[in-house]
This record gives sequence, C-alpha cells and structure tokens, in this order.
Amino acid sequence: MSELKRVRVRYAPSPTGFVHIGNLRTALYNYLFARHNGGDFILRIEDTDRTRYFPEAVENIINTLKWAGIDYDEGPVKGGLHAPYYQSERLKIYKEHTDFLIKEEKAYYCFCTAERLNMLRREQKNQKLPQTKYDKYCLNLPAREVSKKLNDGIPYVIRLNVEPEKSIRFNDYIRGEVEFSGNTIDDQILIKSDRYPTYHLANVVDDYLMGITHVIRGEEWLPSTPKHVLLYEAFGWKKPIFAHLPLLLNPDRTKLSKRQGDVTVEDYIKKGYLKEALINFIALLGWTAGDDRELYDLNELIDVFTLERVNKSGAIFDIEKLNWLNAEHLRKKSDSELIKSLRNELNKSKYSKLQLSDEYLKKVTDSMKERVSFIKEFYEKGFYFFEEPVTYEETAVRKGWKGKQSEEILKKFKEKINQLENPSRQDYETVLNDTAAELNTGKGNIIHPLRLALTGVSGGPGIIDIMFIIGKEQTIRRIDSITEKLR
RNA sequence: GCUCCCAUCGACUAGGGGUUAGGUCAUCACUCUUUCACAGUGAAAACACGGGUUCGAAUCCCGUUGGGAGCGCCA
Repeated sequence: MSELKRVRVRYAPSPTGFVHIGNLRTALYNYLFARHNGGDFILRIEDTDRTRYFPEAVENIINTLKWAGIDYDEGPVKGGLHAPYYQSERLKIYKEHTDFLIKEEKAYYCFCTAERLNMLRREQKNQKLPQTKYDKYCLNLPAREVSKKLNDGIPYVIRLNVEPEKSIRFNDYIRGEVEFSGNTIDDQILIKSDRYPTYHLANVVDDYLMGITHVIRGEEWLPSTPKHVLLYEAFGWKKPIFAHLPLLLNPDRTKLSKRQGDVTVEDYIKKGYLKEALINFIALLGWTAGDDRELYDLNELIDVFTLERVNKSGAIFDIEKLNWLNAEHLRKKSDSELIKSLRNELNKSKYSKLQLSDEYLKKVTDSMKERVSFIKEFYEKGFYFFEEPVTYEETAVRKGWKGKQSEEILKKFKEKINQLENPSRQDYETVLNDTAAELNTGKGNIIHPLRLALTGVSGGPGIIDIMFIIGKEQTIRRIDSITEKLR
C-alpha cells in the first residue's frame, strides 16, 4: 500500500525573542513545501521553557509571518482541528503519554538534584569519559521508595530509559542515511520538575498527534534526532520524514548569530528591506531550482520549490546580494506602491512636515528608481528634491565650478529661465541649448555648475529632469544661492 | 574530548564519470549617458589534499585535512 497521506508540516518556534532570520527561512521552506504539495502548514508555539518566555514573542512571530506573506493553516489565533497550538496548554497530553511510558517501563522517575547531576558530570569529565551521561541511579530505586518520594512531594523529572544499542539510523530527506553510534544517547529528560515537557518529548508527541508528515528543521537538530527516533519507537509510532536544513552562517562560517551583525527579521525590516527581497534571498540560501534564475516572488517559489534541491552545506548570509535583490524588487514595484512606500518613509523622516503631491513623488521615484536600493534612499540620495542644498560637495566644486565664469554662465541661464511661463521639460532643455549657443560655450560648462547649484552633489538624475521636478522658482533660488556662497 | 554533518570562484550556487567547469552578487575595465546610476560587453576568480576504482575522476569509494553543529530540568 502506498501511503499517500496529505502533507502536513509545521513551524515550531519557541517564543524567546524576535524571530531569527534562520527561523524565518525554516518557516519559509516549510511553507513552500506545504503549498507546493497542496498540504497544510501549521504554526505551533513551543513555549515550554518558562524561564525564557518572552510575552511579546508570540505576537512578533505571528506579525513576522504575516509581514512575509507566509500564512499558516492551523495555529494560534486561527485555531484548528488539533488545538491547542501552544504547548503550554497541552500539559495534560504530555502527562498521559509519559504515564504510558512509565507503565511500559520505558521511562522512569528521577529524583536526582541538580547538584548531584552537576557533580556526576564533573566526575565523568575528570575521568575523561568520552561523554557525560546520567548513571541511571533512579532507575534502580525500589518501587516502594519511588511511591514514597512521590507521595512526599519530592521534586522529580521523568527520564526516558534508553537501552544501549549498537546504532540508530534514520533516513534524512536531505542528507540520506544517517547513522549514530549507540551508547552515546543519554536518558533524556522528558518532563521537567516544573511538570513542563522538554522539547524532545513535546515535539515528538505533538508532531505525531498533529499528523505531521515531514519534520523540516535546522541542522542543529540533527544530533538530537536519535533521541526522537527512540521516542517514536517507545510509543510504537511511525516516524515522520526528517529533513535537516543547512545552517545559515556568519561570514566566518559559524552559525549565524548576533555580535556579527543583524540576525532578527525585525532588524531587516527596520533597515528598510523589502519582504520580497528578503524572502527571495533566504529562499536562495540553501536551495536552488537548478537553473540560472535568481528573481522570484513567493508564488513563483511555491511553484518550483522541492526539498530534493535543498543543499547540504551551510550558507553564508551575504548582505551584498540581499542589497542587490532589494534594488531589483524595488524596481519591480508599481508607481503607486512606490509612492505609497515613499510617503510612508517620508512621514517618519525629517521631511514629515512637507506637503507633497502624489504627482511630485511620482516624478521623484521615476527619476531615482534606477539609482536606489532602498525606499529611504529616495530622500537620502535625492535629498535635493526635498530641501535646498546647504553645502557643496568639495570634489564636485573642484571639478565643476569655475569661479567667475560659472557664475556668469548661470546668471545668463537664470535670466532665461526667469522668462519662462510654467515651463515644460522641453522648455528647460531649449533654454539650456540656447544659453550654450549664445555664450558660444559647451553645454558641460552650464550643466556641471548647474547641477552643483541645484543639488550640491555630482551625481543624480538628468539635469533637465531635476529642474523640471523642483521647478522654476527653486531653480532660480538655488542658482542665486550658490553664487552667493561660492563667491 | 566524544557524536554527527559538510567540502566547486571572495559569497550564493549549476554540473554528479569525457564540459573551454556555467550563472548570479561583489570586484575591475570598456560602451552608453556631458553627471551618477541602470543596461550592455568583457576580465579576473573555484573543483581542499592523498590514495583507490576506471581507458578516463571535480563527479564514485576510502582516508587525511579543514570547517561546522550538538553533547542542559534551552529550544
């Protein structure tokens, strides 16, 4: 019998802080896999560590997914057939399952204190044992003593009774057959003394109960997968398919972490990265369709994404390529989207008090689109569309400002501009040409000082466009201004 | 230390027995634009090393080296 079960995958973050960029990629791959296969994508909150719980984190997780356009089928807020989706609300379920394991003698109560455990570890290290492991002391406690301690309310944990085995093997979708030598697996804690489950227990139980078919997660989980395999076997459950994703790395090839740059999605949102670019970029970090295509939107990714084409080796998060993608996606945006985004950024900037029409902003975006990578840069690089230049770039002055000569050329030019009535682009161009002809000089002798006067810098859109955008009054004002300042 | 994973230009990657080892970002040059960008053209740039298998290995196998991850009452 072929088992063509409906694909069900999950993203299971723990709410300890802002969403890490690596976790976003895990969420994305799960989402793409689910959508590509017409399956379900589930969001489950792994909030079993009360010490690290961070209340705003759940909200941040949900908002981040929403921002990215990754929608889940079941999970917090939305609910679903397998609710609750907060592990902290599933304590009863975990207890039932450990009760079963204890009855089957596959798990046992352990009353050892943290002090004893620490001492044990220290001893084992001193003895240069290859690995520190729990010594199963409590496994051999007489049943009567166990009940007594339980009745007396002595704190306890529940441990899995791991039988020494030769080896544990499983098939990883991305890495193929993986084999772990036995005897290295500890009697892992299933239930902590605060009655909350550990990750190992909770994720196995929930994945099974929620009908998860593929566990797609980061490579950092690979070493603990044998524990999970053992648990599935202890319960007599069929394992899901595991797929361990390559890590996202710092430039020095260590696991992507702060200290070496921005690692939360929040950071990138704040810096003005487009969701289209970020999604496109992280999709390409560890995966390729196999062709030469670089630009994708979310739906296009869904069409072509397969787990088979996920790489095995870690990928460095290269900000340069992200920046390029950001520029590419920015240019693909429609005029109205661009105007809207720019207005949004403008409102948060020092230019927030300016009253600017859509028409004006469209002119700005049209002229600057090919020159920016970020929305912010429309007014950072193109500040002269929003304020008069107060200083003049030194190298530009040296190259383009020829003292008295420039002054007189601009004076002549200004007079002609002044006579213009509601000038069009063509009018500005005509004046430019006429001035050059009349003065019998090269156009460059007008353009360069003019650009300096109008913008204060040496680069930017065509000078005709700039005059047309800022208008006649500003053009004149700025010419007057530079002749005063550079005299 | 132990366990496991990984290894193609600086970065992301294609290729998976016979290729001038391809693309993209970044870099450099040229063209275009009297500026800057965009675009275009081109350059430089890689199969970690050693054995084996084979007529032939970047590709398959083994080893070495290097890198990474994990070894918590964290996830």
